Amino acid sequence: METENKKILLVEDDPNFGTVLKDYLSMNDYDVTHAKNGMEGFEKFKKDDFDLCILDVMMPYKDGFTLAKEIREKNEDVPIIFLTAKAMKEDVLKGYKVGADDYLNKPFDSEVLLMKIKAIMMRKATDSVADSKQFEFNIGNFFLNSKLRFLTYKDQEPNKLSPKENELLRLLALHENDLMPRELALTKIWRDDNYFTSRSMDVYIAKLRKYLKIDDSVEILNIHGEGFRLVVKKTEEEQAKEREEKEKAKENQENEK
Amino acid sequence: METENKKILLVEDDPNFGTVLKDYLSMNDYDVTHAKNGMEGFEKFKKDDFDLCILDVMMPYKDGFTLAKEIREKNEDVPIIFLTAKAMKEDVLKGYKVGADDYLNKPFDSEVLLMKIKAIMMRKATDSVADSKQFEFNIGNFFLNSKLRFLTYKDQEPNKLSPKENELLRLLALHENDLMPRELALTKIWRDDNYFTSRSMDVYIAKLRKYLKIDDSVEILNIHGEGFRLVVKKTEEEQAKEREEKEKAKENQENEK
DNA sequence: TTCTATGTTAACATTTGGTTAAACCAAAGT
DNA sequence: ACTTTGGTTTAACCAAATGTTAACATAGAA
Repeated sequence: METENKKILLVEDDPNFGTVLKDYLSMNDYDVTHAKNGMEGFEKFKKDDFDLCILDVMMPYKDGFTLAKEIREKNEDVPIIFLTAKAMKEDVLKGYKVGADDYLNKPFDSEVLLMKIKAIMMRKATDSVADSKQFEFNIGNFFLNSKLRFLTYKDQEPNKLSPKENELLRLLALHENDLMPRELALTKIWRDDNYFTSRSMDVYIAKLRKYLKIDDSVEILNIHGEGFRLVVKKTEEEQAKEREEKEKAKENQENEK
Repeated sequence: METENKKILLVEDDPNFGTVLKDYLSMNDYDVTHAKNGMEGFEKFKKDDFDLCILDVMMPYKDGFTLAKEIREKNEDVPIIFLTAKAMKEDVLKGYKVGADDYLNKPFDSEVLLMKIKAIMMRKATDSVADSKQFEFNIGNFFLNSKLRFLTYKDQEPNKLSPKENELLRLLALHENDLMPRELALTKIWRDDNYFTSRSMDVYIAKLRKYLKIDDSVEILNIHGEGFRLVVKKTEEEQAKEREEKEKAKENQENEK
């Protein structure tokens, strides 16, 4: 019996590599739509519902990042994997702040791609809410890479996180400044909500607080009986910038009238 | 234009089934050589270059597993598909520790076989474009030539690497600064993922660390339960360059607005 | 106050990884 | 056939990482 295959949008301008990759993915039971450039990619994206987008970054006319931004405007949740040049590193990607679920350096290993796709689909499947994406977070002066499981403070040595620490902090970051319900973490991370898992979670909250202690602008607050809240106090700079943007928005609004 | 057909070695003792299968594959544009037993199979294998072997497991005199082992000794890479009895389960197969790319329970659906063949061929194809092409790596102050299997540090004498050392370091280098999942190395290099191969891999990680020890800027980190990460600390120079790029990226972003 | 939720620490069990040396094995040489 | 050699696996032992639980302290709500 045929259960619906997952649909993948592949945007890759190199026709050779593109078709090989398409065939390979098809072979592995994905429904692949291949677009040869950013424009076409966006058109096809609008016409269908995809479970995943694989975008080449280096493309003429419209590069992968720009395309991704457009896609994001239409759809907050589709996972996006970037195919990047070897040289391009995390830091550059970070600069673009597009919600990437993952990225692969070309040339890459086809099995690795499969593994990543599987991992992403899996995450989607188990995440009841659409919150999966992103494994990189800026939290005040901290930087969390939840794929490689480390937490960096300014330029200090990265701090390794255990799987549970990592998942918990990630969940908190995903809800930055907002309530992260106890129950959510318990069902997602501990997959069970009972007295003991709840106590275990408290232990991990304590551990995270210890890590975050060095930065006064970041803390985890408890909301009695509800859950926790990762609050990030803004720096003077950011507050100023925000005021500015608000001003700009107001002006725009008035001009439109 | 006719590109060479793929050559398949089919070893199957049942003459009826064997010829039917051979014909079926021939119809689908494969060049099939049919051997009626293990002995003959090995002879034919030595005389030609095959893209794929399909071996029946149950054969008199020399069973498929034994034949596979011999084939492996001659050729590390030919994909092998086993035709097994229905009863035989993965566990049994694993017991034999032959690197099988796939296996099919008899009786099977011929279309499924075709799919599997295609998938395997494709994997080989993309692997060779994507990663087998890359044989040379700069890793900090080291230089790895993974075709000739040597590792050089600065101007010192090159260090010979064993096949396993080489493959493992190559996989790590291919994922420089990123996670190289345990599972990936085990399936790719050891062709099997179990307790012992996993321990063996750890031994090789230790060996590699010993080689890399002379350079402080290079190390292999473990990500508990996930895999390893070859990190190359950047020089001052490179860090400066990167900061620059980050600035540029930020500016671009702002200009776009 | 009194009850319950949370904070914190430490003990413990379990799993995973690091290291070394010995066993094993196939290929090449004698 | 015997030995040497290089490569790999296995075993054993230890160390590190992880997660759970208990115990006790404190804070919040009623």
